Amino acid sequence: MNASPRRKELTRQAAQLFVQEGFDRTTVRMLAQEMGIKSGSLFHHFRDKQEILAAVIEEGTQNALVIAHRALEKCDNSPGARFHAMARAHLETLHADRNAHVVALYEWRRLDVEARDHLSHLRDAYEALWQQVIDEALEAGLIHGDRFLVARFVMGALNWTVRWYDPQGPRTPDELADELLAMIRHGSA
Amino acid sequence: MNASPRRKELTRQAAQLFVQEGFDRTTVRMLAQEMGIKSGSLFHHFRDKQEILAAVIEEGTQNALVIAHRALEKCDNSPGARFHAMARAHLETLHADRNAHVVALYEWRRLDVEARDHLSHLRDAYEALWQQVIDEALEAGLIHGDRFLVARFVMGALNWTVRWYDPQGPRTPDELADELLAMIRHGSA
DNA sequence: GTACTAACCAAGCAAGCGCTAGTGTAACCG
DNA sequence: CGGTTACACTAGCGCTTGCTTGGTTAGTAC
Repeated sequence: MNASPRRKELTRQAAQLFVQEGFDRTTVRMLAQEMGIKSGSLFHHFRDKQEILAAVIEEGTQNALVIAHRALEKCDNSPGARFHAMARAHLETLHADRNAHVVALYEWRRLDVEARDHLSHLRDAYEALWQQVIDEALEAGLIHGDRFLVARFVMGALNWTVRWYDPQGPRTPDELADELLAMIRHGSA
Repeated sequence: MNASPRRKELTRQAAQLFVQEGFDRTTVRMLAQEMGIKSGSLFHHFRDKQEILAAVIEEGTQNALVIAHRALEKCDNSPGARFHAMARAHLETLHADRNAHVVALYEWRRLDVEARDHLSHLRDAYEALWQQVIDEALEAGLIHGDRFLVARFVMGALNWTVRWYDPQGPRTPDELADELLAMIRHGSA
């Protein structure tokens, strides 16, 4: 709804706490303290606690969508390059916007029905982009398998990285994308 | 600790609720009602609410470990067959013991330090089994890549199935394991 | 100066929370 | 028979929760 800069900053801080504590264990008093205001003032910016969660997830998903589109525009037109660009963009977003994505993955079920309905459209758009890239790779013979299953296996492998991937570590998102593609590629298209 | 059959049944019912509502939103009163007793009586079987969570996760992980071992004993000795058996066992456990595993994946962070410490040993044992099977497949040239990354990508792809896989649907765990292996296999060992 | 608004605060309400204390009862053991 | 154990109950304590209310302050508009 509202997109004031103040609200965006508050949303970013909320994401941090949601990751640390989980949504249910994060109290409005904790949120307020992190934001440097009192708990009552919080409800001037958000209707209720759930709306903060929805704002966090919306931010993250929208960013991921934008970054993925941009990556696809910039890269080569070959199916391999496009797959690689998507995987790399996915991992980079997971790094840059980590808090929001962890929240999206772990706290999705805490959203009320309306918010979930609204946000699932965003998520569907993102997954459709992936499905398209994977279809191209399948058609070119770069990878093999059922289009539905391959898409889900790949997204699973990538999303699981939030559990173990350390962006400070020795491996860059680019290298990780290389390895993933190498693992599943059959042809050399 | 205790492993009375009564406690096991209560644990199973708790898992159901934890999946539906999430750990934090499941109150001891809800748990008691589901179990057909009053909330006070619950603390005769479990020291506190956290211990119920730990019991749920322990059950599920222990089962997974047993089933995986059994599957490896029964199958052929080829790396491909062993990989397939592990993947299939993983998916079957996820089906048979779904509640416990969903809880383990989503509510791990709600465990207190001691429980987490105890249970992570169980989980490590399970993951070590996977690492071994994957190492064999790599050595045989069946699949390619970094052993560490391949293991994590594969486990990610499999664990992600709790989000979309419907055991009532047309695909069996066996077929899914086939597809996963087909997707990543290079050689024909 | 007056009017309006965005941002915040102090105080607290009603409800719900995990958990405890003390008691009752039926089943088994010597 | 008395004693112990397993399991359940009633009642409620002390605390925290999300959220509301009514009011204050600073900045901007005309």
